[in-house]
Amino acid sequence: MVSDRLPQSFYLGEDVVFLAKALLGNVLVTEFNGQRSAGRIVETEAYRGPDDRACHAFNNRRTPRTEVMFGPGGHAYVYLCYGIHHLFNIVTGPEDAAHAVLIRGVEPLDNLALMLERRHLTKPAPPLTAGPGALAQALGIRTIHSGLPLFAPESPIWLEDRGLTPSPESIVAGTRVGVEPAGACALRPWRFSIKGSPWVSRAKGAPTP
DNA sequence: AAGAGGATGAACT
DNA sequence: GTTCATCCTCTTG
Repeated sequence: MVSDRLPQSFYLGEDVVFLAKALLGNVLVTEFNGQRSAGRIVETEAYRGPDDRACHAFNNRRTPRTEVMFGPGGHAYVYLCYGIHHLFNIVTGPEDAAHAVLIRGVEPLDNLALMLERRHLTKPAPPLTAGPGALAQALGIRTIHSGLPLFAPESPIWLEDRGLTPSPESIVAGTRVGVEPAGACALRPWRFSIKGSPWVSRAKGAPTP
């Protein structure tokens, strides 16, 4: 079966919280220099530009870095955190909405060997792809990929629906990680994961079931 | 022109 | 549980 790339229309919905849930179970694929690797999305977080203090585009603040979030949905927003980690987000919503979904955890599917090599690890355990910085490194995603259209046929990064979408009752909602200073916004249950998956991040402050 | 700090992860005690 | 690596971006002078 040939899996097609998710079309741009998938990303254009106004409700970024809904889309963060809808992204669970879809497969994130990268192919650089003919080398493909992929993982199933098991953890996401929604960031809503205009009214979310935790979002880089809060209050519709435009900077060169956040400009891509103000474009139409379906583009990559990759940001360097702590000078080390490349965090992969998917821009959602219509133009000027400034919403994005952070991918926080994936279950490795294709080309484990390449992912292990990129992470300098030897066995497929959660440290490989559980956590936003970890999965970006495993899939070879870096800040230079920010702005890529995920729906375009020639893009080296895209999403596929391989029929692995979780049932609604197996989706867990929680508070987001690392957004303490955002005050009341930190209480919003905008972090979503697939219940029981070992590939969900164990970040500080995250619920541990 | 300069400095603080960040949507983290790994290696420590 | 704590510490710290490490660099880009944004704010301030």
